[in-house]
Amino acid sequence: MSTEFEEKVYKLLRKVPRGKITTYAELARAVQVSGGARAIGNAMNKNPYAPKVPCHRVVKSDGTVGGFAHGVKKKIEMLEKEGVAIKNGKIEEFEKRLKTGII
DNA sequence: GTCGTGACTAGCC
DNA sequence: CGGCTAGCCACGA
Repeated sequence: MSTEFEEKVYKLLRKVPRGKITTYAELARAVQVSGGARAIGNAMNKNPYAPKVPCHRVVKSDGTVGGFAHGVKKKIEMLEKEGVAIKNGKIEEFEKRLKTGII
């Protein structure tokens, strides 16, 4: 158990289906902390719900993969495995795969 | 109670 | 396209 804030983030993130992705900004908005995208990253970095929370499905608002605790490379591999194409560290059809409505 | 850090964002050059 | 700056939030020391 962590803070409510993190709990909220993980809960929302679990709503993201396989093959889709979301952004830090979008999650920040979901938890009602506009501009707190960094806080989201912090929560992901801790990620106490490692296998339960698909933290690799969270990308930056510009379509780049962003970062990953186990290495960006791993993140990309996971996403590609789920059907998300990535080109040069960027999500292909980013807006199309973006999962909205988690709010 | 204050400071520093980070898987971010948007704007400017 | 690439790099830099300033602003934002939550957490730990």
